Amino acid sequence: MATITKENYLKALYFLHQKSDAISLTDLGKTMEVSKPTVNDMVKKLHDRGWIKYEKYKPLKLTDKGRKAAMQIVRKHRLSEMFLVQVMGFGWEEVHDIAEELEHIKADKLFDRMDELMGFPSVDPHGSPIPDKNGNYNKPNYKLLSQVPENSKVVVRALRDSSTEFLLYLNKKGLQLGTEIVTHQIEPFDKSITVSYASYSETTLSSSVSNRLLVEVV
Amino acid sequence: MATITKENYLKALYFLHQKSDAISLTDLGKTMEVSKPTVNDMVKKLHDRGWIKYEKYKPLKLTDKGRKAAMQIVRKHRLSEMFLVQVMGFGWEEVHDIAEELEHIKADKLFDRMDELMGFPSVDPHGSPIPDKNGNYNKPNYKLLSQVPENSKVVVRALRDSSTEFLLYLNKKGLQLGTEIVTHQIEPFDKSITVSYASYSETTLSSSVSNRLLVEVV
DNA sequence: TTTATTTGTTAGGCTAGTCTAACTTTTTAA
DNA sequence: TTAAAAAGTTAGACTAGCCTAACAAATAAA
Repeated sequence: MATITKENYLKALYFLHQKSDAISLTDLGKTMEVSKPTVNDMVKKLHDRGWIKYEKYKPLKLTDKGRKAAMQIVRKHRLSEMFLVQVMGFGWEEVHDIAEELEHIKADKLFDRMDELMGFPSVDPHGSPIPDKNGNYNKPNYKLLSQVPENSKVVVRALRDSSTEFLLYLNKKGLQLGTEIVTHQIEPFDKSITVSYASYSETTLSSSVSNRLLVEVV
Repeated sequence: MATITKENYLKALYFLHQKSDAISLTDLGKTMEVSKPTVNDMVKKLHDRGWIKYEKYKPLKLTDKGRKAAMQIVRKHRLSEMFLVQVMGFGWEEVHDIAEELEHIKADKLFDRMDELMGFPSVDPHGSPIPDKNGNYNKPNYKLLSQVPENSKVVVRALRDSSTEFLLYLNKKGLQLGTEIVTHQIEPFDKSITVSYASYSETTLSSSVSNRLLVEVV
């Protein structure tokens, strides 16, 4: 398999692919925080190994092989996060950095065991799907809370942002996966939304928050 | 801290120190499976960082700082092994290679949590002591089974060899940590020993086995 | 005590992953 | 439609970790 560095490039490529079909060297360089010559060099190596399609001056694409390799890393990352939360008792805001290290462990047994021990979970602690060993997962069709009409009843299912800062904000507001929310008014001026959930009635969430919450309408 | 490679050199130096006070470049090279120029180069770097004492043509010694750094890696390794066995249900013969990867994870939280979750164990699954966060551990004074007189009663406390092959042999013979053994005759010719334990009465262990079992006389 | 063997060192080279400086190609916008 | 900006490339250099070939120092053995 790949070195840790190459695994990180593959992962970055996978996430960039979710936004656009064709990836620029510059974008990859920014995500990886390396210079353009560095990314240029690396891209040639990834191409040589069949993980990406690359031609001079053309945008990049992950090959099928590359996508599969990337999914294995995402799988290891998300299984690790779930294990850290469910089995080891970490908070959902603590696990990203640890999983960032665990995802590069080669011993597949470790992850298969985590998976088994947790009963083959389908999502990580932030609601992101955990790919199976073939890199497949079902992509649920959630809406952003900001897209839901007034007076709807929804359940929080996933987060579009899993940064520590956002997670700590959600902790403070008592919001977690599974929380049932009723939407009231949307303020036209700043698109903030008044909602009720759990012990919070008539509390206001900014659009920056409602844009980061993925919900299922019930 | 150190790179994974440097951590592995430190660990090797720590184990070599248990055999002799002064380590030769050649020995370190053999353990690390690298050429003499490679180890020579590396030794200069480890010296520059204050982990070892090194002078041209003189044998190597770990400094106090180096020993402490090495102990942290040993700690991570042994905590990992214990966690894999006790929490994740792996067999004691499966955990070495996984722990070999886990020991390089920087996130100290992970190991502190393992430690806490297991109730601060003092030994790993093979009976080797787990150092605390300062690198201290108590070195129990066990005997080799081969050194115990005939007709003694002993308990298996640790292994001097934790290779998969030896562990699989012990599995097959129903021997584990805590097994109470009564010694009968020692055969003068090949130093093999007849013993009884659990459901095995009058079974013979070769000297190569009795030389690998650390026991406490009761 | 001198020779042979082992141990350690130097010199020079390779890959992976990174950089800066300078240049070329492509895209965008005036 | 051409000039400015952005994107991509090349050349050359650096560190970490490894190598082989050749040589020097220390140790062991005759």
